Amino acid sequence: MTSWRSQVRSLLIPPILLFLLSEIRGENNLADIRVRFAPSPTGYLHIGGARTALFNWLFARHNDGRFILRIEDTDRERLKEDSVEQIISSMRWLGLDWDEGPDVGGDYGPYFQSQRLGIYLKEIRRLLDEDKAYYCYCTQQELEQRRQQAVKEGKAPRYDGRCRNLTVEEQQSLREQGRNPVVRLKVPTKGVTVVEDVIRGTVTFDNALLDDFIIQKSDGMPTYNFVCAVDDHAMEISHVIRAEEHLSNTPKQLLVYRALGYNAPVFAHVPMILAPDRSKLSKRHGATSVEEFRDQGYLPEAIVNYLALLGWSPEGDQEMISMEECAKQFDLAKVSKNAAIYDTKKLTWLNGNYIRSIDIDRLVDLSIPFMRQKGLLPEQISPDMRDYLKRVVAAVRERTRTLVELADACSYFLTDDFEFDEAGVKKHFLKEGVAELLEKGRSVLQRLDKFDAASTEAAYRALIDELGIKGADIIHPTRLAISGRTVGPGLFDMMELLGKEKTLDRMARAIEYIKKLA
RNA sequence: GGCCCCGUGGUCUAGCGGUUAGGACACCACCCUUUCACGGUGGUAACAUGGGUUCGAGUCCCGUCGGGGUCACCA
Repeated sequence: MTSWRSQVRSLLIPPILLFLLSEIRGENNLADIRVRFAPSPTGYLHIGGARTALFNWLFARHNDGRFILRIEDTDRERLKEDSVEQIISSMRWLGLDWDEGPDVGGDYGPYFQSQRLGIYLKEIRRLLDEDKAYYCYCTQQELEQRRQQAVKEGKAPRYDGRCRNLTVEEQQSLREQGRNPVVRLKVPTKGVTVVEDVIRGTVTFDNALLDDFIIQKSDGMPTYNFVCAVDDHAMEISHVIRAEEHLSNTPKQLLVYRALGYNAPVFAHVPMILAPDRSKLSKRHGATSVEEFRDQGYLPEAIVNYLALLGWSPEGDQEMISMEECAKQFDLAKVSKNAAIYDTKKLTWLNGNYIRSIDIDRLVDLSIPFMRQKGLLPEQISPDMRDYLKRVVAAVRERTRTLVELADACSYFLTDDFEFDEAGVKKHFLKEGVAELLEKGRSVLQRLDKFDAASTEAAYRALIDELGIKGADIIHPTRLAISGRTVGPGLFDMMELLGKEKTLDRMARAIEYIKKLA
């Protein structure tokens, strides 16, 4: 929109009026909060990116602003197939919806940088014409050589600016050698560039340490630090909220802003998320992508909750907090400065809390794919089956922390095909007289008409009294007999869920098994 | 290596000159209990370090050390 707006302006409005107009409007009207998440499609959305996206989202929602998704795909070499789709689906899954972006559109599009080339080229042309940028004919090999030389001499590997003042003739002859030039920005050699960062405060960079960096590659593609500034301006981004690794890029972008005559947005560099070994997140650290966490049975609300707590904290001692509540409370100034190491343990704890507290029907829906994966479910789920699943899930949710664990905890309710837990066999089946005990238990159960938890428990308690044994003496072996496990829901709840027939069958089977053990 | 950022228990954090340094995860113990969880109670455990400033410093300043980031025709 800025592009057409400025085009229209420059066509129709005399310069003096234009000046007044921009004064009145203010390029940086803070009343219009616009933030963006700008991933490059080189892979999955990892939790660091997700957290950056989340903070942008929270800030936008808190301020009733707009959240924009922009795809930074100017490097076609590193572009990965399906990556955009992956990122989009991960964000949607987490509930991070955007107001403008690919697939939803918006007034400031296109939202793929690869489709915005015209805008960049125009601005590069302008800088060239205004003598704020110049062509550089040095080849990559030459630059690499000089860089290595500098490093060897212990000097900073900076571009020496040798092409800054080439004459037309010199340029002509270099072109005739078949050299494709890059475009470099003329960076002031003196003074400082100051970044005002909401999170970090005032950060000062010495211009002398910067070099004339490349804004357009020899293949004609503009570079990141350039397009980023151009787009943030063109899309009227008010606040740039991104990871701290970009802090040292910021002076470069500020220089682009200055050269182009733009007003700068407000910057906020959020701390990085580090792997448990304190290094930058990568695949070798195991699950780091949102998709992997999803596949491990984590709920989106747990991940969002966890990520929000990493580097930010709500009022009071609240740990469980919804996205909406986060948005209500979110404040950039309260974002921590130090990098955080992510710890799956707390995520898992949160996830367990959510598994226990979300709506049961939703929990069933969420766990069905995980049960399917274990081959526990038929193609079609009948209403009766669904009802049964609901009761099973309700019984086991208390003691599971991920959907994978949940599906596992459901398994013996859905299949007769299970082994007896090895340690459990040693502990409960090898005891003297267990088979007989189970026989007795089985026969009192067999006489029951009603087979709900209360009835089976009453029957068992009567037997326990009669035999003068401890409840645990028969309860543990029975549990192992009907579930194959030593842990799980209350025994009588299990019986009720399984029903009389299965309970008795499994007990009979266990009795046979025990007899063979002897 | 230069530049930049950061430094409260193992981990995430609260703290914004005067606190017995609070909470959460994890860990340990006990209680509840048919198991496992949940829940409850209690516990172990931190201001990196050395100088300043101040009546008084986790909080402010400087040095040191440690960690991270960045120095590309990647983003």
